[in-house]
Amino acid sequence: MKATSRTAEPADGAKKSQRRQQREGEILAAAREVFLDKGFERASVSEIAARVGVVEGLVFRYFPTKRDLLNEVLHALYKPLISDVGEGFSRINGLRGRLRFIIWRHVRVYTETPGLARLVLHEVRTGPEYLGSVLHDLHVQYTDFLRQTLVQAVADGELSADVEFEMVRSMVYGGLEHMMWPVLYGGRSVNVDTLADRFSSALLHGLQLGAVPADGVEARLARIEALLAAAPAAPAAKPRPNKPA
Amino acid sequence: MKATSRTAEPADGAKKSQRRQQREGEILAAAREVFLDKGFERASVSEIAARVGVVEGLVFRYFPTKRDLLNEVLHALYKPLISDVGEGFSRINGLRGRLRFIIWRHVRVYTETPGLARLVLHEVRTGPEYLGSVLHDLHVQYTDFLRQTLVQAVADGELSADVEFEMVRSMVYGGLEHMMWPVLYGGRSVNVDTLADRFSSALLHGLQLGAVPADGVEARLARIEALLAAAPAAPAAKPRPNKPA
Amino acid sequence: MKATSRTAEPADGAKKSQRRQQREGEILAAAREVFLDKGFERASVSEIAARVGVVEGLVFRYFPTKRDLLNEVLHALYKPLISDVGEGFSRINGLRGRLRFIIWRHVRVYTETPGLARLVLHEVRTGPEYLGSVLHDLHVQYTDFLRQTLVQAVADGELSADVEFEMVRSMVYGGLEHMMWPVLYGGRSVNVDTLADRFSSALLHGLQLGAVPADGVEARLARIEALLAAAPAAPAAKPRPNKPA
Amino acid sequence: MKATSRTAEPADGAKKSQRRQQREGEILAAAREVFLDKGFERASVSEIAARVGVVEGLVFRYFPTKRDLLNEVLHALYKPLISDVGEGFSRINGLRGRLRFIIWRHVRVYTETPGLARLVLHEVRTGPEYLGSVLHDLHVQYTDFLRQTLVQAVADGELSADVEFEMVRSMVYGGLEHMMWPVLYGGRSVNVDTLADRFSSALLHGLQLGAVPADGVEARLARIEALLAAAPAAPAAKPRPNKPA
DNA sequence: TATGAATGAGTCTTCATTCAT
DNA sequence: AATGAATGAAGACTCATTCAT
Repeated sequence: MKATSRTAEPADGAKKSQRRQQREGEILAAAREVFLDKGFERASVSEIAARVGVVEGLVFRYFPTKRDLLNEVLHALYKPLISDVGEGFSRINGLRGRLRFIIWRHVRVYTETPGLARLVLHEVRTGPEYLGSVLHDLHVQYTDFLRQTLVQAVADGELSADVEFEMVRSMVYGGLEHMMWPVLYGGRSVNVDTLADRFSSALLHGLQLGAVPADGVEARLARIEALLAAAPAAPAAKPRPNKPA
Repeated sequence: MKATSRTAEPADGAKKSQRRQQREGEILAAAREVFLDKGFERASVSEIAARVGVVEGLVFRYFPTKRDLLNEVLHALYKPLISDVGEGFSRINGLRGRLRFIIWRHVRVYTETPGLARLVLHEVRTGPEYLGSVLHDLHVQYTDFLRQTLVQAVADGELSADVEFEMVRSMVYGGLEHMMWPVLYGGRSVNVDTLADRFSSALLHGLQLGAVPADGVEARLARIEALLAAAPAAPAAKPRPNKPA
Repeated sequence: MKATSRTAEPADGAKKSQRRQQREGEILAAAREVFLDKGFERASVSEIAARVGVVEGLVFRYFPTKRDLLNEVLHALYKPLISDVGEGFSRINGLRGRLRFIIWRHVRVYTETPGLARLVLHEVRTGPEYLGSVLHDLHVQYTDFLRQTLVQAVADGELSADVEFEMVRSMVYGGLEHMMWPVLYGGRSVNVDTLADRFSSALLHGLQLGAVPADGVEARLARIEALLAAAPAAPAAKPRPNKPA
Repeated sequence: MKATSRTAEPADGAKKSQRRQQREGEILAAAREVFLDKGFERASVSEIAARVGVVEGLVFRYFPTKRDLLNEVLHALYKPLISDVGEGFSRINGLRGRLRFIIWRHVRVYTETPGLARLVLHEVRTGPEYLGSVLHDLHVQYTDFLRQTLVQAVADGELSADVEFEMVRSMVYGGLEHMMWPVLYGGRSVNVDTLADRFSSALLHGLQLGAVPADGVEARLARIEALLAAAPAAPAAKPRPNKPA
């Protein structure tokens, strides 16, 4: 373990004078505003600097590149988001609850920081350098909770093993993204809870959730048919258990 | 060739001189290439003009603004697409077939003209002026076939009446968009048919296709149970073995 | 063949409107001044533009790059120089005369356009891209007259065949450069004719000019020794042929 | 000489504190590396400071200006070079040997510290303030050994009195500089010894080395002729015709 | 209808140097 | 003696758009 003393300043942050740290924060804050407002390309370093009240060049003393600045901004936005989702993930159990939570939390991103969504969706993931970048890593971390949710649901028998994770992920994040377009670009607003309910419900039904996976059914059928074939007559059959919606 | 009139000369002020129309077409064609290749911001009017072989200024005589030029380009791209989907829609009947076709055709857009997808998804729909614009109208037309498909399926009893169109639309277009990301920006390629199959199948199961999940299975069960009900006596059936996780 | 008419303007120059050509000339002239005055790095495009009285961007419409502009400037300076030396070279015959002329002409470059010398010597030949560039070609053309001079002198028997061209070239151009340093950077002036005389004379003596090349001496020795070995008494030795100079 | 005492410690306010001197050395060393690597303009103070491990501002406490720093660096490079050449000069006697040594040592500068050559030739001597500067003095000291060599050779009768020092100096240093271009900027390499041999030899023949071109040949001739003169029947040998200067 | 020269505000980035602490 | 934050001017290059001809 590398941490020698816990009480002292962390090895990394110790170097940054208070002043520097403050400026860094100011620049980061200004950059966040501008980036979220205008996107990457249309944002200009000069505007960011002006917002902080410093000269343009100083920004480059803190962040060597406009792109680096963007990365830091996104990093700072992603981190609490990830830990937030992670916290909810470990608090909640069960496929239904977790799915609903992930969706609900994601929708909140759109409503609370629509700029972040715009930025990530349309300027960051666009570059050819995105795959393999730090941001990509963060995004993977963010979406990984969905994967874990599915995996565990399969393990718990809540879900059939042949569920295709990639497709579900696309349906969740792509579908939500699409649903949030009017929010992002049309100034529309949504009811987060309602939307999360409807969306997760719709999704679950698509996941063949329930006690009736295809192979189980076939097995039952086979058994029953075999039984029937053997037995001359059958008494009252219980009503077939419908899946709970 | 410099010759101004080929057959008739529409005087001067009439509609569009033949010459003008031709030029317009040339510029549009060049603009399409450049826009699809580089996107909106990184495309430059000078390159478009150079491709046509005219000077920059002339482009602005035909299209008052770079953005206007883009709009025309997209218009010209959308139109055949829409009529193509429309044609398939009227040729095919039934929820399953139509859905599969719409998805399949949409995936083909991504694989055949990825530039169009990039452009529409990340540079056009981004502007605040998008909603209510001509482009938006076109997009609505394009996706309306999905709505019609669902409506008719409901009318035909193929689909429960409480299906939420917006949600399905988002899952289709948003989900596909998300799935195609690696194609657009990662250089990956996909098998169009396989993807269309898997996606539409996954979607259908999520649509609560009546009460009949795996086709025919429930029907078989019902039949069997009816059979059993008719039969005199049946021995104890072991509780169904739950699926192996 | 692409040339349709010969009487019309030359294919290349025809495209440039009179106005454009004039501007190009103005920019080139301003650039020459600034480059010769400050060198490449310390020259700024904005100053060149200001001298012409246009905006900075316009310069880039004429010359895509600062470096391109420099190249054109040097090209324009080199061309008359080369043809001038070429003219003298074909007018003058004989090693001594040609050498003297080449040196004399070169010294005049330093005295008449010292900026050119500075530029070429210290900013152009410096870049790693110089070798193989157009400028390098021009420079090779320029110095090639010296090579031709030596080659022909060897052919004419004026010069021993083992003269090392590269070394002579370095001594001429490098030596002159060094001698002209006080002119370039110290504001000193020189008498072109005197210097050319002294330098070429010094150089000639270093070229083992004359009728007494080493092998001639060896030949004499050999002859004499053979004579001595053979004859007890030696008759009259023919007078050795003196060199023509 | 500025260093007065080494042993004593001049308290605090006196000369330079030990600490200060050490720092100065560190900065100089770092500056040398950077300057030799990148040249003057492209070197940045921040890089130098970073190499030392101090902040930029501190460099300016020791050297008021980037240019001053360069001067000190060159000073430190020249001094050992000069004493090295001086040592060789006093060890070796005779025109031929000394010339060869000076040339050989100079070529080694190009091959061993090409950065120094680039720096001096193309960034230092370029400025208008060069002549009369400290660096110029150093350079004069460096090249003065060549002058002394010639002077003494004249005094010793090895060389005709009308040799022009400036011209020889230019031919040596300018010629070598020119020959070393491919080494400095083309990545070529040379054999130091061979080049020194060839160059000094070529130079000597240009220096009218008395009447004795190829060594020993004339001596052999003289001996033979004397022999012949002693022989029984030998006709009158004309005195050998000296080469016309 | 077309030319094409010209604009002017903009882009990110670099760096020697200063100064309060 | 040293820090390190801040400056300010400059750097090359881009581009949508205008306008006189």
